[in-house]
Amino acid sequence: MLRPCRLYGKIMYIEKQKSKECWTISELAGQLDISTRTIRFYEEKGLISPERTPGNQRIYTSRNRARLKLILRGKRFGFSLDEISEMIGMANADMDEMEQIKKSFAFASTKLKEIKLRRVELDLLEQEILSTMDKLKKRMEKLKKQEDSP
Amino acid sequence: MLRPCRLYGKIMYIEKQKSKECWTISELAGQLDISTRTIRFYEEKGLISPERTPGNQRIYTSRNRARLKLILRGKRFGFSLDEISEMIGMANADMDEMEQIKKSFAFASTKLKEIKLRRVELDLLEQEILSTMDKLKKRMEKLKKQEDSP
DNA sequence: CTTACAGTTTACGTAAACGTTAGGTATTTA
DNA sequence: TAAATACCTAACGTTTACGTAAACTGTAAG
Repeated sequence: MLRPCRLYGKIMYIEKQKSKECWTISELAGQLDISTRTIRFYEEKGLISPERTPGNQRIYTSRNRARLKLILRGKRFGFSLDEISEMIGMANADMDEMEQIKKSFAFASTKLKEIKLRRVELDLLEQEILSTMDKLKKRMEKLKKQEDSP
Repeated sequence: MLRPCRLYGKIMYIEKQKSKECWTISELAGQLDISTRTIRFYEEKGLISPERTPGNQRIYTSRNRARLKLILRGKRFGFSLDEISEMIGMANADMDEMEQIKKSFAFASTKLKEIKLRRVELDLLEQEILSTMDKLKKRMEKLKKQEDSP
């Protein structure tokens, strides 16, 4: 049931399947270009829960890493950590499972609608930037002409 | 050169072209579903600069409104107000115009690249949510079966 | 004209999302 | 085994993006 995973030169034992690779907190932080404090903070908020070594240090599996990536993705779209927490289905404990699932389901489908709107907005934003660039270009050409033949 | 625009029952005079319609701060806040404080805050940061009535009250034209919408759109994609300020080309004063334009142009094109990445990420996020919904659905069906024939 | 409501500035308050520092423990390396 | 890192918790600090309250002014309605 347990498989080895090298860490700090020793062999650690964690759950099967997750055992291909694991990382320390600073390794992961380096990979994802965030601070270790950020990762610990997400753990405080209940967004991730990595295993620990016998010496109490955090070990992150590829599953943990995937979840972190998902969180960062959410953030890049302006979702708050609380929202992301709900999206992952972390929230609403103390409910019977059926109710919990229904609520998560409803939440997910409103988020899907939001995502469709975001697509449209992303297009608008792109057009906005393109038109700004166009104006800049024209202004630049005008300035160059003035320079060449004053 | 000046055209009338009704506001507070009186006729105000503001620049041509912008004169189709104008709103007070609370009207605009209502339309965009944000607080008046938020609008004033964006003005403090230099993101918008509405005209004033002779009595010093702010009047917003459709151009102002469009800019506000753009700001809110940027926010929804997780851009900070400072970034948005740059995107609008509000920043980098105290530079000669040519340099200013070049900088804005460069900034805009990096943002365009970012937008392309965002599209991919948006798709990933959608897939993630869809797969979560799928899991929820399956779990729900399993629970229902147990309920029907225990 | 006055009453009531909206708008103005100024300034302090606050929640979210971390940064930073202190004091202590684990792990790695010389 | 000692010294140098890396990690841990706990707590306070900081920045961003506003909220809120005070004290005053402009505008609309009776």
